Amino acid sequence: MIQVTLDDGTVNEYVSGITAGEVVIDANGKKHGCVAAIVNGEQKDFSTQLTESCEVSGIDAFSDDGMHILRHSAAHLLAQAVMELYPDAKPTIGPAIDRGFYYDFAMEPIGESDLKTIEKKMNELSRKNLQVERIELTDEELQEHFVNNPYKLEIINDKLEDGDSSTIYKQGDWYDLCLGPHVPSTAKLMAVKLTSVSQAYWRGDQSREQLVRIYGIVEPDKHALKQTLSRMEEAKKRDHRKLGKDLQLFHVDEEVGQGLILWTPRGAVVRQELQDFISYHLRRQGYHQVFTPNIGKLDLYRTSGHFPYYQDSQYPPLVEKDLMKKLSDEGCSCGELSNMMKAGDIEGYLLKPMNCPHHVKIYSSQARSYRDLPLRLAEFGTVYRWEQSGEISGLTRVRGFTQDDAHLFVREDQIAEEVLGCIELVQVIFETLGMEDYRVRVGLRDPDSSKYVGSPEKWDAAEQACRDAASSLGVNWTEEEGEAAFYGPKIDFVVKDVIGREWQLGTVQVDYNLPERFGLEYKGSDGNTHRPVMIHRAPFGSMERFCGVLIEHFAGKFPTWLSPTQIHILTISEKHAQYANEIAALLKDNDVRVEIDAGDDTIGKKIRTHRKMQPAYMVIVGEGEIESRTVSLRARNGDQISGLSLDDFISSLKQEIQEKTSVPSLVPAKSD
RNA sequence: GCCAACGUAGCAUAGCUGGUAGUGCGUCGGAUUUGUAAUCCGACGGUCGGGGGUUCGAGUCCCUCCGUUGGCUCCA
Repeated sequence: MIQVTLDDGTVNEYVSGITAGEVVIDANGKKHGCVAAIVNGEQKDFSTQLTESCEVSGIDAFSDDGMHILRHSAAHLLAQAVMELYPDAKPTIGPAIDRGFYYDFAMEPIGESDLKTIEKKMNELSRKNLQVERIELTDEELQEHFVNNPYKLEIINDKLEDGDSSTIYKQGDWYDLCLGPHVPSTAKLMAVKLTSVSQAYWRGDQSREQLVRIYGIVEPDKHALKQTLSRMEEAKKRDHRKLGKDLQLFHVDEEVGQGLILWTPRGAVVRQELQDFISYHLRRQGYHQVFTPNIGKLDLYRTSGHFPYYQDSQYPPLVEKDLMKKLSDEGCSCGELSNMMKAGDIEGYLLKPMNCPHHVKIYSSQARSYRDLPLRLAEFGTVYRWEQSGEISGLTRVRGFTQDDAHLFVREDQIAEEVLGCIELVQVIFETLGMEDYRVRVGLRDPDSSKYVGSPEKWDAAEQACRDAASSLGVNWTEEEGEAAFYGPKIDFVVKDVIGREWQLGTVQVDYNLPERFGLEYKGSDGNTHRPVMIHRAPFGSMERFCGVLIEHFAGKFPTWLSPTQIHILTISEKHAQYANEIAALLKDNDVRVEIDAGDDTIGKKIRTHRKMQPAYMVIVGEGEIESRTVSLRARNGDQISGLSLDDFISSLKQEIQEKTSVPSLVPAKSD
């Protein structure tokens, strides 16, 4: 007999050899909803035999660990189904991922339409209730089992070196190399859905074989699957690319260029309001606004190191036309031209890929003393980067974007405080926008790497400054080794939007490198010359990206202060146009963005039409309103109040805009 | 950049195995003058992403380029 301690603390006696699964059933009943067990802190299959006294608890399918196991097992089921349908395919790897699972196969390309067939097969295999068996093999046996699959053999060979145990999991006739644990039976995998098919490289290496990757999601039951699918639908409705079109916020035109955003009037309002808001806080924090041009000489970027290092992701340099003609007359080839540029033999201009060199030059345009520091130079600077064509998407990955950029030139003893200031700015803006769920990642150097510039002491101090800043704010933060830039540690901001998706926005980076490269100096209080440290910060990344995130966060229903049009005035009939115009004029005088519809549609039709543009409020006026000099106000959710006096309306609206209330609230919620 | 799928009027879509384009919304015109999620009638609008090919004939098949989407890789 053995003693088994359950997770509620009770101790039961069982015969030796009982399985973990049997214990879980005994403890939680048959409908336990678990997919595996934890034995003495380790995840184990239900089939694991217990021969010594131990602690056992079940892993609930809905828990993080449970979902991981479920996903991993679903990947196996997917592979089994694919192998039945495409016997020539060779399975490679199939892990669980955050939102589901995938499996990579070496096989002829398939299309989305094939997914349904595979899914059907998976359902069929699931219904067969195949037991999932764990089998331990010797290394030789393992090699034999996968003799026809070079990918698995490669993994096995790597594994053997690591000395991992050699196990396979078998369900029906099919088996796969895996450490487990897995669900006890394919019956646990009845709620699966294949979502997409795409391509991946073997081991993520572009130079190696292309594989077919099939993605899917799985849930513990059909109900949960339905919920997840509807959440995905919701996310799709919020897609800023779709809303950007529907709400006429921005446009990308093939003839202008991929990834180059045209901000249309309504979107420009959102961007401008946001920029004004950020600028206001920058001024309060002692930043100085600067403007710099969109291009700079190549040599500038040679000095900064960016031109040679990031050459592949820059627009090609501009060469002066006389020089170009001369080189062309001499029969200079493109390759030669490129080499001469690299070597610095000819000069040209670069569309600026970042703002720092220009700001550095503003710093060094004057002699600086310690009294000048910190010097904070801010610019909404537009930069251009040659992103890979396949990466470009909506507002989040573009080739021209405007950073909410600033560079702080500081003394070493000021680093901590200035980093803190950067984070405070982010905090106030996130709070105003109702994005209070965010976290901070502190990127530290990899202690085993030698790629970093600057002395270890400076690094220690800078890293500590970043940690201190992060921890002083009471937000979640994590440290990540090896995530620092080569010139200094950094802090990244990651926000969670209202439907739980995370977005990486901007960063704060401490930089010892650039001041060195440009030979920046200041005169210290000791009379000696010192080198400043730079802090790069673009806490929201880019205006494009940030607006994109906001569009999705608000699902296009912007707070009143950000709404492209704040008020739409609708008349009951054309007879009321004059009153509508009067109100509009009044609102415009008060700096409110307003639109009028005094056309001959019915009021129902007008509401329907204008709803699509998501104004913060609709104002409806007819005979009654004209007589009493009031308005009827309609919120986005359909709630309404009538008889609101013009004065009250305008003053409370102004207040809401001024306070940047994150949810329009002039119309009280219906109380019934 | 790589792989797959896709690309029909401003938007959303129909068009099976090839026989020279439909529909809804929007727009415009007319009628209507309306009280909180679609009033009626009519008209305009497409060389079916660009170019090339196969064919008597291509939106539909093939090639190529451009773009979009989903991934991979990359991201100062």
